[in-house]
Amino acid sequence: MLNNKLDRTFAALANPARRAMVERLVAGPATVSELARPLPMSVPAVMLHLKVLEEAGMVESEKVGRVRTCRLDSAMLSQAEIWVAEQRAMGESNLDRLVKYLDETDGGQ
Amino acid sequence: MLNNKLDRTFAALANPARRAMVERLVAGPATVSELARPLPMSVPAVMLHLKVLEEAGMVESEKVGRVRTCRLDSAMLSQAEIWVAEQRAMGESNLDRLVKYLDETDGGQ
DNA sequence: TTTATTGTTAAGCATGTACTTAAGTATAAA
DNA sequence: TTTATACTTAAGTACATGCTTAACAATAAA
Repeated sequence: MLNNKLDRTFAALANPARRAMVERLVAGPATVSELARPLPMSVPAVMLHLKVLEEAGMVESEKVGRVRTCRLDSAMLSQAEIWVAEQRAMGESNLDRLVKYLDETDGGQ
Repeated sequence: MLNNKLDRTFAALANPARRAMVERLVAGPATVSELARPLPMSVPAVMLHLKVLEEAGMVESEKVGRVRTCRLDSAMLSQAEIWVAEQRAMGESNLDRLVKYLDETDGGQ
């Protein structure tokens, strides 16, 4: 499982701790401890979440001295957004056509 | 885990079989066998994926006779789209500000 | 009324996820 | 040079996910 890039991206977003980390990182880079501080879990647990985000290509990090600084890469976020937007748009336009058809043919009355 | 609605939505989308089912359903309703036919797995496995999509509120289904017909509900897809779009937009505007700042201050040169 | 179709349930198995605590390493501050 | 900080690794636990096959139920077609 999780071969596909979209698999990894959506799986990464399917967790509230990881979404919180993304929500923090959209405001700018942060260290591991800054990411961990608001989260109700240990630092090693945050490291695992960070690894998931990095493997999904959504976050990059670099260690300088003893501090690892993480920053968002929004490219995969864009890919996910495009996929969802396309499906939603097609689903809704299909529904619109159905509603219009029912209106025109007095369907269901 | 998976308390949050977004958790379930993103988790549902994190699987290629389930995304394929959604991609089929945006074109209109389909039966369980129609959803299963193109997928490289057994019908019981497809039923499990269908259950995940239903529990995420993305698909509704109704059984008439021996046939269960499934249709997409795009509301949760919209919720997911909004979250992703917001984060991506904020991430990019933040990056834009950084680039602009570096340009103006001759940063990094 | 036999038979085929459509779906459902149950049991089992392998792997992945989401943490924990404990014990390290490397760096920087006192 | 001792000590605190920031992260990392390892080991272990509990539960969830993604399938499988086999057996079954309900309905429709022959």
